[in-house]
Amino acid sequence: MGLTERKERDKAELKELILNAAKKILLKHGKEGLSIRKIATTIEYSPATIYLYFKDKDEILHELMEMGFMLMNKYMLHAFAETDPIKRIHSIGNAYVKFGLENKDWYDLMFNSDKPMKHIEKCMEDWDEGMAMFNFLAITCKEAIEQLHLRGLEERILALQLWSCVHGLVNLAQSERLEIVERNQTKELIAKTLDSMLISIFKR
Amino acid sequence: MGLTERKERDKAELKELILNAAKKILLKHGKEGLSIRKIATTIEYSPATIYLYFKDKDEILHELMEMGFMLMNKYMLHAFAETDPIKRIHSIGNAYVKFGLENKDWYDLMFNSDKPMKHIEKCMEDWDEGMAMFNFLAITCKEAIEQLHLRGLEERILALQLWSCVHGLVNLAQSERLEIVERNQTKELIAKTLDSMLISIFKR
DNA sequence: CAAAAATAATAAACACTGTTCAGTTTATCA
DNA sequence: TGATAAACTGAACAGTGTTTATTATTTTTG
Repeated sequence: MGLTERKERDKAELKELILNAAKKILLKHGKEGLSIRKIATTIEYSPATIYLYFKDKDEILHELMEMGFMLMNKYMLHAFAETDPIKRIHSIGNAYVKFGLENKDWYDLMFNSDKPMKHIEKCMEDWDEGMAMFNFLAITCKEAIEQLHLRGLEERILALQLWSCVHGLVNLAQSERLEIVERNQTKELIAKTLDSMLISIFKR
Repeated sequence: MGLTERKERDKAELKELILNAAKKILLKHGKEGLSIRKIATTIEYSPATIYLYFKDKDEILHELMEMGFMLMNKYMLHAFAETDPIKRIHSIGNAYVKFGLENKDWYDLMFNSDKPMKHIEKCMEDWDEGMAMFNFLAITCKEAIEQLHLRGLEERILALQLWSCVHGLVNLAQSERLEIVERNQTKELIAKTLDSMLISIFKR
């Protein structure tokens, strides 16, 4: 019987509707401005209905996070195609920062809130897209270490080092701390700093 | 007449009372758990009273932020005393990370919320303690560049690079992202990464 | 000292938030 | 058609920051 199927499709449709509304509100009003009630009024349902499709707000945020990683992946496509490990690391770094600067709300959700992590106990499974990206970076680091004969450098440490650098830079930029360093031209400042980071690690 | 003086002292006392209560709640329940109403019940006043002493919640958060910087300064004392610029940078880095890890709530308030920045339009004056610390780092960087004859390195770029590194590392640690890299022994991981960062910039 | 003016404090309300649950409406099936 | 199941919601609960009209207290003045 195709009835139950259609039922499930309907259910999936409303779920999609909720998520699309949530996405729209996120991009318009930011993480703080995203509320269950705003979603409800947007899709013209009662707030209680949303709880029939999602356990709680965190579950919605988590699904949004996954959408964010899909977007981030698009920024990484160029890096994925690069064969030379050092060039690939440069490419990843640039893509990461570009994504962060151009998608503040997504980045905020994906990297700046602990809620999605705590939702399910084992964040390993919960944050698998994030982990996949880190592993890709780590593999690239391993290749780079081998190519440059950098002995005494653990790839996971190097990967974490790189991640911290770009994450910190994006973070400082987003919370407007960079305007302390340089009032205007923050974009140039970011580019320069990112360059300096990569150069100091791989010395050109 | 000493009466107005006493009045002002009384006023200052209640202000102090409010801030102490706020601090206590911050340390017990974190940034999210800190509310005007909780402060009010703690000091046994009505919530409205608090608005006679502070413009809004942000003003309280901002004053707490300043308290946080005073605490951070204590962590930096050792670094302030160091004369060798490279050693001083190491010392600053270690102190920064130590402070961040041992004082999550303070750090969160000082470096992870944009609210205190937006409170007054010119964040330069608003965040003067933060700026002072950055300038101290930048001066140290200048000395280090001169000592190591690292031409082509701008001190403010280098300072920002260092700041991004430690800030990113502390941030990832606090939001429990490091457990992706290494389930246990995150402390060792942080120490190793910090070392690697400093070595890669100054090559031992 | 009493009346007036200034100060201090608050209760109550407003507009929000996430979440739950007892009901009501709607659709399905025998 | 009547019973059952699924979908949906109104209203409430316990919070949040903030404002305003009102009351209580203190100080100043005539």
